[in-house]
Amino acid sequence: MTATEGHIDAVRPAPRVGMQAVAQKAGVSVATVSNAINRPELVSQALRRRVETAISELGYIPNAAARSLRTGRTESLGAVVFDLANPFFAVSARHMSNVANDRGYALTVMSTDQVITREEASLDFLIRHGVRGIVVTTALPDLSQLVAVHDRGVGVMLLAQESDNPAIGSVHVDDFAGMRLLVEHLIRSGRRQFGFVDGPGRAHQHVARRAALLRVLEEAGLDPAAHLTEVVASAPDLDGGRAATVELLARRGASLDAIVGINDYTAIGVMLSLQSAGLSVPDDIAVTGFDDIDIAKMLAVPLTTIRQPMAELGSIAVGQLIDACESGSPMSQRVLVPELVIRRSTST
Amino acid sequence: MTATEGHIDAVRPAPRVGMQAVAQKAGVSVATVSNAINRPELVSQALRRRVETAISELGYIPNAAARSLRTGRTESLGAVVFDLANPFFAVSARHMSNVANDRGYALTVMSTDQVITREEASLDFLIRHGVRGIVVTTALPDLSQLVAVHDRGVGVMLLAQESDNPAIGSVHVDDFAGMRLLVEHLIRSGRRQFGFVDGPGRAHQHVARRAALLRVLEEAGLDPAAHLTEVVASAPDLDGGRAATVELLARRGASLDAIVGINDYTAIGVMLSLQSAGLSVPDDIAVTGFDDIDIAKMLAVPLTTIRQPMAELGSIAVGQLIDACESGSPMSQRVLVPELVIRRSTST
DNA sequence: ATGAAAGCGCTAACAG
DNA sequence: CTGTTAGCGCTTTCAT
Repeated sequence: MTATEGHIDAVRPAPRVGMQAVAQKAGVSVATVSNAINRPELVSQALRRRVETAISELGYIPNAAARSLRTGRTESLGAVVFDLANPFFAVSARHMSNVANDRGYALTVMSTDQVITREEASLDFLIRHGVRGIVVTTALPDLSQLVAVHDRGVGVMLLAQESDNPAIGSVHVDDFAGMRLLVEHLIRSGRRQFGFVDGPGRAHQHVARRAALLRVLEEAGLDPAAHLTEVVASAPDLDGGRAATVELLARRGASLDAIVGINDYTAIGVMLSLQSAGLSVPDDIAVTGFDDIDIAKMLAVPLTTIRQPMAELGSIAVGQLIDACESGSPMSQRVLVPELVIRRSTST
Repeated sequence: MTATEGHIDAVRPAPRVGMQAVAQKAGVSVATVSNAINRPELVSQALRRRVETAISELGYIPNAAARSLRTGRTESLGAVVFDLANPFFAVSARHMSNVANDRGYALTVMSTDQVITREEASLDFLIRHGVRGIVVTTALPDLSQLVAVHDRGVGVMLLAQESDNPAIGSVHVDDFAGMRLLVEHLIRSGRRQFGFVDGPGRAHQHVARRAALLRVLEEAGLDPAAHLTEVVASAPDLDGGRAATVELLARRGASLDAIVGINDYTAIGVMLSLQSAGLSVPDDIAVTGFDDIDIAKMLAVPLTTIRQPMAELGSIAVGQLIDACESGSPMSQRVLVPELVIRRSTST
């Protein structure tokens, strides 16, 4: 073994087979190989076969970087979400990547935990990597930075959030309407003292849900000042919900008869905390979530929530993004109708 | 508006700011700009500042494709897993992407549902996209195809599976030992009639878990022919577990006193199915899972399982992969010790 | 310490 | 139909 060989097991650049090699082997020019691959209709049957044979014999795989450099486009997309570990995003991402891959695109998913600087860094990272478009659930207060991304020629599609800018596409369920259904249901069930566990930051869907909560309380003649206690979770997840509930109980104790979670994941944390505190759901306190993640129905106390079609949201987001990028047409805005799912966590 | 303008909202290639433009603005050559970015120590303080200023004023973002083409390397990785919607993989992926991104790499995650052809297509796709390395949980019967990937100069690291080939790295929990803990616990609790919901295919971790189950039964003098009923789930997830349980009950009815799920996700499906059938867990039937996904502890009946440190597995996998790819050293094999987590689903 | 210049592998005119 | 050729934007010797 010579000094330059190293371990056979090590990862070492392999002798690359380029288009040149294929051309040589097939006895044609590189241009013909390129055409055979990308515009087969321009190449005669015979040569096309020769080229295909050479390609498979050599195990040739085109170099995406070279192609991108030349064409100025890539076949890759990015997704920037709050937290891939949250089932809502996990399921969405699962479908986003399926659609992307089916259409020949790679998808890079990044989690921000709603930290603005991380979101900015993620967008930057993706642009640097040359993505054609990005699906994002943003924590940014407004869309100006995303518009700037769009202006760089990178498509932007909001996931689970509304867009107020025609340059930015979106697909989401009507959060306001969804929360309205939830709160009306609670009030109808006789609940009067509300706790609300909000998500951190100013994420659009969180803002919309909170607004709906306030609105419905007012419409019902329940002054928020007297009937609503709000807490902001450190993160819209299990631990965030758990900690927020501790605070809620410390502030209002058993006077609460309903806790509205910003989403299911958080609401599950709320229920765990309630359970630890010896409170019963729904007898002492009703709990609601938002999303209808698959475990919502399998909890000790199944959770009342608003269903969001995660698979569909993901598929539509990426589908629209690719369509718009490829056709050069504007992004579409798509609003889905929320569906109330009543389970035991709010029964009377 | 001229014909070529189109909608202002459409996604259209923007005028790219290249290194050329930066060089011009800073009054230096492109070589200096490149050096200022990649090898700042070679550039004088003064010029470096000028370049940095020009970069931020122009909003310059380097073109990764050009860099890759030139250097022959990319900063991207792939991950091929069974199902990103499964919390085990979702959490692992969350940490894989975090580590990858922190080190400057993009990570493309693909789900195969354990379908061999889709796994092959995924590997091919990733290689075509020029990934430097791939983290994979494979459904392939042996590692030969993965070794072929390694031989192309692409690093391969197994996630949650053992590698028997030095060219392929791995990080996983000892599945055999884990299942041994679980089954010994069940037997100790007095369970004698076992149902087993296996995953489809020949995934290494599934094979190892099943082998351990058989082994422990034999060691306990419980002939599998008489004490074990096996069913293969269509997929190792909720629905797979649910359907498999229906079959199990149809075959053995109430004679079973324990059902071993191939993983938590599947076991939760098992419990749902049992509940629908009016059977009580753990009174009538004990249920176990594998993974300790976060919801295992919050179920109506908390689930006894083996803890797999998903965050750690993901972080280690990508960390090792990048280390090996960058240093050219061989991949490492890392085995983690399983930990039994006893909860109510198996109490006596 | 800085710049000039040669490509990396591929695609897209264009010429034949 | 097929081949020749000119770069895409960047890194990296090699001179200066």
